[in-house]
Amino acid sequence: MAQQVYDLPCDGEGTCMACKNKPTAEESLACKTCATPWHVACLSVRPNSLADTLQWDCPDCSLLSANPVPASGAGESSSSGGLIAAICAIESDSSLTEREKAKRRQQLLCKDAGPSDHKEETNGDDNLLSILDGLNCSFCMQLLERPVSTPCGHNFCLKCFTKWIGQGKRNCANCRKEIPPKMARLPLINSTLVTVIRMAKMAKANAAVGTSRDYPVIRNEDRPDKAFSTERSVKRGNANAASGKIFVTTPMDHFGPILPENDPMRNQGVLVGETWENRFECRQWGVHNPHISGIAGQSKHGAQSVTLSGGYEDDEDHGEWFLYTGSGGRDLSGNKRTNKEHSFDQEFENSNEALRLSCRRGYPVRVVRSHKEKRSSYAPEKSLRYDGIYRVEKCWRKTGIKGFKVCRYLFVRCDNAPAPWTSDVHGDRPRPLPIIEELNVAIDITERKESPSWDYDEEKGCWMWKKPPPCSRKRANNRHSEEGKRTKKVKRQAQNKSVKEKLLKAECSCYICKKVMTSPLTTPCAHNFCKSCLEGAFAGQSYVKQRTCEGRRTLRAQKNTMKCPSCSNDIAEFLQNPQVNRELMEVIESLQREIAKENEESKEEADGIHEKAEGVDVSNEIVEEAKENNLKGQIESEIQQTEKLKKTSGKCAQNRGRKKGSTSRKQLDDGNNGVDPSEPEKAVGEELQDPVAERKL
DNA sequence: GGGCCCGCAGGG
DNA sequence: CCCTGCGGGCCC
Repeated sequence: MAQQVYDLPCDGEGTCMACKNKPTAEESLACKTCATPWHVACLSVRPNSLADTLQWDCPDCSLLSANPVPASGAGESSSSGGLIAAICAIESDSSLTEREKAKRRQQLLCKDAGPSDHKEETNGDDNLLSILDGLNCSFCMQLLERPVSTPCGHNFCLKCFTKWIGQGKRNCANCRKEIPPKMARLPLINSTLVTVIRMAKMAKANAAVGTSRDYPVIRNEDRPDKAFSTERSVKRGNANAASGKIFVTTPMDHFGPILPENDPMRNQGVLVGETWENRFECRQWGVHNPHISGIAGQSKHGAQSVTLSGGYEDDEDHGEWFLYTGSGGRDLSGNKRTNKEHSFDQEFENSNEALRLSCRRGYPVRVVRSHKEKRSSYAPEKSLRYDGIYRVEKCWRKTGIKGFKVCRYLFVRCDNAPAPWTSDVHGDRPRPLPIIEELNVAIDITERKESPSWDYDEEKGCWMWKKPPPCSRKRANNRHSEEGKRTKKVKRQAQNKSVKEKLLKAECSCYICKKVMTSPLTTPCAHNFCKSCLEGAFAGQSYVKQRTCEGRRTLRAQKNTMKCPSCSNDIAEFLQNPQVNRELMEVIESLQREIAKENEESKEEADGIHEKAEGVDVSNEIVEEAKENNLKGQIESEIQQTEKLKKTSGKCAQNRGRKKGSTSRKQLDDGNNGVDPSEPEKAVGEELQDPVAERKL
């Protein structure tokens, strides 16, 4: 975050925490504000004069009062002028991205208010931001990282705390209260605190985003012309990109050629032989929508297009006709999106069923060939190429090369324009179907019974719709359309809210009363309870009923014990003088306020949408949507991270929704219960190389 | 060139 | 909300 190196003071014994030496009285300097001794030699900025020495504010205290921009001592007008100048400086810094600029602006504004100043409630997030500032570790002055909480209610980074203990200290660095030996031996991460810090961070990032216009932009017209990396994408470029603008006006489930009337940009439609660099571009011209999947379609509606990319070795390309293989049947565990290996049978379901429906109805199917298809003479040398309209004449299942059943489709070309590889000047004429040998061993053969929707008109001498094309189930240009997104927006809002609420409820609830904690106590075993609940649970009782093991519902009476209701650790000593974890309390409270505020806002917004006429006040909405979408991404990734931390087995499959032990055919087939033995444990291991932390989480 | 990774977008 | 997917970048 900050490049600034933080200085370290002397500890309770007078030893410099930076150099580990014990400075003499002359070598140390006391802060005029907090009276903490500091080793002069280890200070990054030392006082210049004796006068300075007497009026010296330690780095911690001066950090709070003196901010480099704007000049703090200046009058109000010049202060705001300085602020404007500082913002201008940030704006004009070309080395910064929009997001970084937003971050800087946010930092600037937060700092400007200062901790002791009364903050105006101009922005509800201010409160949250200052709370986050209050969650700094007393040692390193940074936001708590892997926080551990002392029974006296103070929080430190695990690293700093361990360092402190390693120096032989056995008292709290904040209040000098004794640290229980058990905690000194094995400090446990306060996972509730981890969660609230994350949530507060999310809100903070959200606030920063609100000041800038950055991706992901929701509406189609706001998307860039090329695929773009979103902020949450770690990899730049097109590896994990989001789609660029859709240039055509056809709905996503449009059948048949892309006509000039659907091409407002060029007014020519998509012509046979047009090429694109990648799948995103192909998608942007409405030819083949999904950016990975080979088949575009819906099982109840039909398939609109396919791509031949050599992904399935059973494919067989003869140009004017080809045999296509359905999707699925492959093991995608271990976070894969594709896989050459077949490991179970394909069925006529989902997109395979969609393609079968297109076969039955005789719908026109757009075909794209990719340079990735190496075994076909008809594939382009590079890029992707639109090869025109085909019809699926038959489909069936057969045993594929790898021994598993695959869905098969006979595609025959039926386009009015000549194929890119032919010297013909005219398009296709109806032709007899090729003889397919494998049909002799095929099962589940489907042939079209009804007359095809797309057929050759002898009179007109061209291919055309003989029956009206299927009604689109999507609106025209629903991909990223404003209309579609508006409803989605409301939905998303509700989702975000419930995610936050759920998180707070799930992570910050008292084990005893099941409600979000008020005045939380953190036990030495790092569990959190309402003060009243925990004290009440043991008040005047000679024995206590409690769950013996988390996850089991058995209640067992245990005599004369004061054990943590969550983990059964002895907390008798802790209960003698339990201290509220104030920092935790404050964050929880501000998060609750935040959620309440959002509830109110979304209520207003929902009312507003009802009343609002089309297209009014869109500008504000763009920002709102960008903001929300961003938050959603953050929440998702945060939740994923939380999940990762919680389940050490979460791995990267989390994102894929593949969980250990969930049954699927592929897993049964390869007999290793779906666990890829080569799958690295990395994500969690790196994050928490500390065995202690890992144990806890 | 193969393996690995993972955000996106859509279907259901 | 979960699941799927004939991508694309990067590393070896």
